[in-house]
Amino acid sequence: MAVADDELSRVFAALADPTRRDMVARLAVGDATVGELADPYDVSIQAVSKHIKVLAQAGLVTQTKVAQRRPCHLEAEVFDLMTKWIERYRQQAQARYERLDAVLAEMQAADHGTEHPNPQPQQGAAS
Amino acid sequence: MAVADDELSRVFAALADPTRRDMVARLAVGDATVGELADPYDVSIQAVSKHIKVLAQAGLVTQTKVAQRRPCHLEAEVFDLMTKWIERYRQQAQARYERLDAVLAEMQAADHGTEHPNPQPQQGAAS
DNA sequence: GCTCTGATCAACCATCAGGTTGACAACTCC
DNA sequence: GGAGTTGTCAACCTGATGGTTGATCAGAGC
Repeated sequence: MAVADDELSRVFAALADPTRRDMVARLAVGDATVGELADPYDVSIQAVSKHIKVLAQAGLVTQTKVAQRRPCHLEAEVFDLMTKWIERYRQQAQARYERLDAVLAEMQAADHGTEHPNPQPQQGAAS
Repeated sequence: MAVADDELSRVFAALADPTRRDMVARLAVGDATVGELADPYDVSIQAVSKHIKVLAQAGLVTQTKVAQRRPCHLEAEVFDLMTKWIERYRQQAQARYERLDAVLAEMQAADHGTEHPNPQPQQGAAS
C-alpha cells in the first residue's frame, strides 16, 4: 500500500512516536550510544535499536561505528524539510483568511447598499 | 500501548500519511466538503471520512454542518505546536555544533603546543 | 411522504508498527 | 583463544491503521 513512501512521510512518522521524539531531544543535547539512549526507558535494547533505525531511515539520525559502539548523531537539517512544508500551508491558509476577511468586509459594505437576501458562502472557490 | 497519546503525536501521525498531507494542502486553498476532498482519490468516501476524522482528532481540521454537508476547515494554529517543537531542538542542536566547533578549534590550538596522541572525541559530554 | 444525496457508523480484512525473546556478529580485554 | 560487552537480525505476538462493503442517519427536493 506504499505507506510512508516519501521522506516527508518517514520524518513525520518517525516523530509521531513520543519515545522517538524523546530520543531526538536527548540527541539534541549530544551524541549518544544505543545503550545510553536505551537507559531511560524500560524497553529492551532491541526495541530502542529499532527506534533508531526508524529515525535513521527518516534521515534524522546517523550512526557511526566506534569499536562495538554505534554513537548516534542528530541530523538537524531534515527538520527544515518539515518546517518548509508546514510554513507553506500555514502561510497559504493565513493568506486565505486575510482574503476571506477582505471579502466579508466587502460583502458587509455591499449589503448596506443592495440588501441581497442570499449571500453565497463561497467555499473552495478561492483557487 | 498508548500510541499517539498526546496532541503532538497525533499531529505528527496525522501528517505522516501522504493522502492526509494532500488533503491539508487542498484545505489550505479553501474549505471543502468530504465529497470534494474525496474526489481526487480513488478510495471510498468512507476512507476519506476516516482520514478527516484523524485530522480532526489532531486538531488540524474542524468540521461544520451545512445541511447534509460537512465542510472541512483547516486550523493552521496547530502547526505552531509542531514548529515550536522542531525549532527547539533544531536550535539546541545548532548551538551544540557551534560549541563543538569551538572545542575542536581549541583542541587544535592546544595540539600545536602539547601534541597528545589520543584526542577524546567527547560525546554526550555537552550537557 | 418518498426518494436522492452526503456523510458517518459498524463490521470485517490485510498490513504495519512496536514490543518481546533468542541467536549471532563484532569488538575489547584478560 | 575465550569471556564479556554492544548492538543488530530474525521470528513471533498483539494492537493500530487503512482499506473495503453494507447499513443508517439527516436534509433537500420533488
